[in-house]
Amino acid sequence: MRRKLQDIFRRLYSEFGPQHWWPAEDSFEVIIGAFLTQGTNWLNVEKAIARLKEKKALEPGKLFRMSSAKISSLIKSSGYHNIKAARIKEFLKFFFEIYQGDLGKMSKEKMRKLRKLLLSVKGIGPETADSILLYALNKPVFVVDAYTKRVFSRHGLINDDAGYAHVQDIFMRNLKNNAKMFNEYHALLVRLAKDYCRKLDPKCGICPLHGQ
DNA sequence: GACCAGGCACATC
DNA sequence: GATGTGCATGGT
Repeated sequence: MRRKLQDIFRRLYSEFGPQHWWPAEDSFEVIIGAFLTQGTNWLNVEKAIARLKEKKALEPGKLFRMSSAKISSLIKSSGYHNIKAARIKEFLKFFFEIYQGDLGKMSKEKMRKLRKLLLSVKGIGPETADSILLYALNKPVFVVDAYTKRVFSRHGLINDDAGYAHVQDIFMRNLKNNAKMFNEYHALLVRLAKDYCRKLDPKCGICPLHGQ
């Protein structure tokens, strides 16, 4: 499995090159994006992010003081906006209570402990927690999402009903414990899924992983 | 107009 | 512990 994972990475990297993830201007934008993208097309998330920026609301203190109803109206385009506004508020409450709204402070927390704390916040599940850890705070943890599972199950590397922790283990046991690597690998899988695996059979011969 | 998209919590069996 | 359901908008 180790060789296979390394080979897949090499193929994807030579096909697509570096992906420069997460697509955001700063860490706080990554965190908000991680909530907004739950069960939602990224295009709709971008609109919501743009709206927040337009209102200069994409800043911890500003959002913390804003009502859920107001946040909800600004992020409407991302879908599930009422629930997402509540989730963002839950996170901000936690963020200000424990770390005074300071990303530097939160980042100093041990990864294992921070992951547990994040998962205890209502609205943060494994993918959102890991996206925050890896893409906002540069912690070495592998993010598993629908794209990751789709690519790997279609290429016969996991069962399509494999759980989050199991898939994450496959990556984390077999790759160097390196945030940059986890970042690039996951981003490349998303790129592949968006370009090929959504509509094409992996055995078509066009997909760069053909033969895996 | 149907179907889908980078989850999560909660109810029910 | 597995399975089902609500949450909702905008693109294809």
